[in-house]
Amino acid sequence: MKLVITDNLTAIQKATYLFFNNLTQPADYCQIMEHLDKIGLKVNKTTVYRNLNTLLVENKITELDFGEGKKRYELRQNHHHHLVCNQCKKIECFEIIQDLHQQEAEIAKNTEFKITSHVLEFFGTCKVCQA
Amino acid sequence: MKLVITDNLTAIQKATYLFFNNLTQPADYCQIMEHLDKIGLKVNKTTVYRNLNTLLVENKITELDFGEGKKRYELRQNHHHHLVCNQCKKIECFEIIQDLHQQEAEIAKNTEFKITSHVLEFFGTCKVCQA
DNA sequence: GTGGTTGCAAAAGGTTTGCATCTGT
DNA sequence: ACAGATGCAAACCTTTTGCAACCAC
Repeated sequence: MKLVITDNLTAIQKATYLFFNNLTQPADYCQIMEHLDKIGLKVNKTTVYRNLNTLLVENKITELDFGEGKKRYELRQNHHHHLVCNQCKKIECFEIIQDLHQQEAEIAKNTEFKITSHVLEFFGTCKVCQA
Repeated sequence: MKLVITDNLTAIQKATYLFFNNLTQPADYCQIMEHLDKIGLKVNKTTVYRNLNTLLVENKITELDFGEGKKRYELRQNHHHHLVCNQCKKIECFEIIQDLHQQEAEIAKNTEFKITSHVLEFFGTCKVCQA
C-alpha cells in the first residue's frame, strides 16, 4: 500500500514517504536519516522518530524487530514474513504460510489463549551468500 | 535442561543458575538482578550480563526478543514457541507446530534460502485477562 | 602470582521527552 | 496569532567496554 504524497506535507515528510514507497526491505531509523541526508535534507533524529510514530499510529507502516536491538520499519502491506540472511543481512519477504492461521486457531482452542497477532521470521543464508 | 550446580561456582553464579532452574517464563536482566537483590546478593548489572553471556556461549540458555526493546533469557530446552499476553505480559510456552519444519523445507526449496532457525511467537490475550 | 570474578564508571546505541524556535496560514 | 513541524539538548534504557580491585588456588 504505497503512501499517497499530498501537497500539505512538508519536504521532510514527502521525502520520507517516497523513501518508504521505494523501500525494498525494512529500514531502521539510521537508514532513513542517511537517505534524507543524501538528498540534502539534514534532519534531526527526533524528527525522524516523530514522523515514524505518526505513520505508525496512522497504521501506514509496521514496526519489525529482528532481535537486533533496534526497530525496523516497512510499509504496511499484506501479511507476510521475512527471510533474514545472517551474513549479508538482506531481508526478503514471502507470502503467508498456508495453514498457519488454521494452526493458530487450533492453538487458541487448546490453550484458551486469544491470539491477535504473530511474528514468524526465518533466519539463515541467502542464495548469494551460499556461494 | 536444568543447570547443574557445581562447587566451583561463585555464590552469584549458583544463585543465577538456581534462578534459571526455577524460571517459569523468560526473564530480562532486571528480573535477574531483582531476584539476586531479594536473596541478599547486591550484584552489578555488568556481572549479570557477563554471567548471561557465559551461559549463552556455553549454549545453556537462549536469548529471546519479543520486540520490547530488550532481551529475555530462558534455559535452552526443546524447541518451542511462546504465547505472549499483551495485557499481563505473561508468557506461556507450547510445543512445536507440526508441519512448520516441513513448510520450512518447502520455503527453502522455493527461495533457495538456507534456513537455519526461525522465530515464531504469538501475541494476544491469555485466559485470565479475557475474563 | 596468576586467572577468573566482580564493581564501577563510562560509553555506545536506540528511543523518548521537554522546551524553544520556526513556518505556514 | 495559532497549530503543527522541527531542532537541540538532555534523559532514559539496555547493553558493552576498560580498568582497577578482589578472591581463590
